[in-house]
Amino acid sequence: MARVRAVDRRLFLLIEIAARRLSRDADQRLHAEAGVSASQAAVLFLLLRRGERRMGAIGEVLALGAPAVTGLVSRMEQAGLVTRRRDAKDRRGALVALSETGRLAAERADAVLRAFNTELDERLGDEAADTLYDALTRLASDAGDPVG
Amino acid sequence: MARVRAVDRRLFLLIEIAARRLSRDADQRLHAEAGVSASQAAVLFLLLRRGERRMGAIGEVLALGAPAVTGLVSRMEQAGLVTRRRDAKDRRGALVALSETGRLAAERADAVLRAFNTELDERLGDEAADTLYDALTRLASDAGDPVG
DNA sequence: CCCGATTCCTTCGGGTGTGAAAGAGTTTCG
DNA sequence: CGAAACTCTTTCACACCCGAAGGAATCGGG
Repeated sequence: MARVRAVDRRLFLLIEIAARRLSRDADQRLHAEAGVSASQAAVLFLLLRRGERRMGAIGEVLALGAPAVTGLVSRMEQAGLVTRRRDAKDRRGALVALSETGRLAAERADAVLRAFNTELDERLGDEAADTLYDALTRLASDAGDPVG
Repeated sequence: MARVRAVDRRLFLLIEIAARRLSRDADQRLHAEAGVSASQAAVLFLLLRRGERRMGAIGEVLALGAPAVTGLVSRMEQAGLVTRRRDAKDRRGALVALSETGRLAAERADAVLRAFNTELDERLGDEAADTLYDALTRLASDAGDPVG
């Protein structure tokens, strides 16, 4: 059994610990059943739902800095999950798109995380899950600005 | 304004995004005002409250694997924040203790995170903060096992 | 038109995490 | 007692994140 009391009311540290535990679990399942990491899955979902995106847009949605996106997309490109090409309209930008391999991986990953999410909902209960979802959404939005 | 809708009801991805934003913010403040990282601050708090601890115990509380603890403590030792010595009673173990420098850094870091936590509470509201705290505590406990 | 400011991405150096395997110490049991 | 099993930490190779700095393309004012 894990002891969390040590960090007491430090909400921020608690979030980190919870995120670490969940990440490790989700990462293992994703690797086993979809062959991708959790970070890669997040990019796959974004591209699956919204289509081709620029590096900066990916970083904005996932709260990642530019260097993180560059590295993540590079590894995914090397794994054949996505393609990267220059934006013809603005040649500074790079457009990232799902490959066919990537689309299949995205669907497998979606099934894995859907199941994982259901487990979490059951562990927490509907009401707590909803509150948690709302609170995290607010925290995941830019600090200072209300969500709007 | 950040867009979070893309990851929709994937609670796990949402937690990662929220944790990343908060970490970045907290990390900057901690570096500026206490000269330590968020991970290091977590270790400092643990040692401040509970005293000397073994590597494994640190990992258990913070949900870190053994290699992560080794690296973290090594950097902290090099920075003069903690001391590491063999456990005389069981010479496999290593005991980590706060140095005087570490104790001062821990107190400064505590002030920083206390203020940060107050901001979060205000942003969320008391009720939501309590629910969030409870839910995260359950998630931060080992999966499967109830918190007890 | 052109030079400076801006935007977008990448590179670089370094902290932080993982799983797998190795090394050292303790315990267990035949 | 001694070999096997177990526990604790470290090392290794790698993924992933950051801030700072650099390079290429675009934009904007003179």
